[in-house]
Amino acid sequence: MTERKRKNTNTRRAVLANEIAQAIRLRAFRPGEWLRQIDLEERFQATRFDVRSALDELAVRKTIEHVPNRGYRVAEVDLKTYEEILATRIILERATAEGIVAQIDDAAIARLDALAAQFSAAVTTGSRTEQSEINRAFHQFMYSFCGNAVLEEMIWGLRDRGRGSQITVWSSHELLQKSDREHYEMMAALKARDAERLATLIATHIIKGAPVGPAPVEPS
Amino acid sequence: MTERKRKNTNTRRAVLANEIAQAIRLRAFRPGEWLRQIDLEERFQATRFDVRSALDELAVRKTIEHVPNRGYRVAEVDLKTYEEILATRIILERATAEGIVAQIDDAAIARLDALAAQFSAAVTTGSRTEQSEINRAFHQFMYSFCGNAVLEEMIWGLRDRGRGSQITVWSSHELLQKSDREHYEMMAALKARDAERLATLIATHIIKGAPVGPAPVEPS
DNA sequence: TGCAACAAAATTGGCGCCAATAATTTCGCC
DNA sequence: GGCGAAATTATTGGCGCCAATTTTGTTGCA
Repeated sequence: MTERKRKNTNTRRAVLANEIAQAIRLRAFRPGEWLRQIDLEERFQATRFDVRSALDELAVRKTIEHVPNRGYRVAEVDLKTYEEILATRIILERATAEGIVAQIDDAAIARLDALAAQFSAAVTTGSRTEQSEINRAFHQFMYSFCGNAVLEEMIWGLRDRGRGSQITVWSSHELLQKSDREHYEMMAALKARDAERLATLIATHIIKGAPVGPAPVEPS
Repeated sequence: MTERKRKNTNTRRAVLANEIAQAIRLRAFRPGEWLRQIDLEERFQATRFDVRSALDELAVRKTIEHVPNRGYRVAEVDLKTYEEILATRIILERATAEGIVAQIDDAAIARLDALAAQFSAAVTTGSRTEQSEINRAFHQFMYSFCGNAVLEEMIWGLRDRGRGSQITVWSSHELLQKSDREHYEMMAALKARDAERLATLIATHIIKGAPVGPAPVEPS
């Protein structure tokens, strides 16, 4: 090809933003905690300017909150918003089922089985963050077959936002085990090419560790 | 109250970002067009720094695209992405139906009737941008009763992104009239408290002016 | 001892300068 | 006259400084 379209979205800023976002995901910074620019400079070996840009980006993404003259802090999600996020996640993640069932191949199913097994192992062995990351990998890989990149973006944006809530996911070991079991149920639905069932499982899976009632808006 | 929680997200930057976003919506800048910082400084009477910040914010929101050392330009949405945006919009906007029907009151219905009438008038009289803004107002007001602010945010983010496509909405006068009629059908469903029908109408309404086939992922 | 006012230290944030890069024009050569 | 290279111009973008603001610490007074 004579000309290649440049899709260069990555400056140092975007990279740093993702690093900070990951740190927040891994609970290195807890909801409500202030992110001091000087600390971030050292921690990530970046200039002050880059730190500020990255923080701005995360503020736009609603991962963190910006308070003028006070700084940036990890967003605290109130209960109402948390329920809305969950409700919206259910709407979106349910909608991936059809595409996934239609497009997934055997190799991918095998890989998903492996990830499910990895999660099972982490349930007893691993740390909370390990469990979380493996769980994320499972869903990320599964959703990547839905055939709609925009939909995926949206889902992961919402999932990140939900981290800011006080609600503890997998608040008990039983709920963790329940999540584990549900992964296998999803695999069964997937192998049976049952999109309807997969959608239902995804919906119940999302409400897993959250001890709150159903959400104001639900899919048809 | 002793302490008021500050939710001050608005610096000049955010304001400017919205102004630029609106200008893009109104087609003052067309998809693919470069946004030169110097021009924006003058046009909006802002400092160079604020312009850059605002552009960065819009880039994160995917309203515009950033190419290092070249600048910022209005995002061009390719056909595949456009279809994905449409598909995702259908998923999300359909999901508002239930909440709207449950929560809307007579006063709001009257106001919506008025907006629908305004649109009818604009179909023959108004300019393309007027039609577009009234249409936006109609849907924005309707969706505001869905009871899920997160869901709303998501919808309007997607709608803005869709502007970057080459696809002309309301490519013919007939399609414009069709949209007009559909507004009244929605009102009828709303008055009959028929959420299911409203959802269906919303879905078909979205695929209005787009001469492309259905999307890869559809709601159940 | 508790509280309020004041002072000192720490932190954020606006902004302008200039180097780096790309676009455009000019000039020289074939 | 056409083509390519070098010079000129235009535009972007990194970064550090310092003022504005907030927080912390201290002192004095009831």
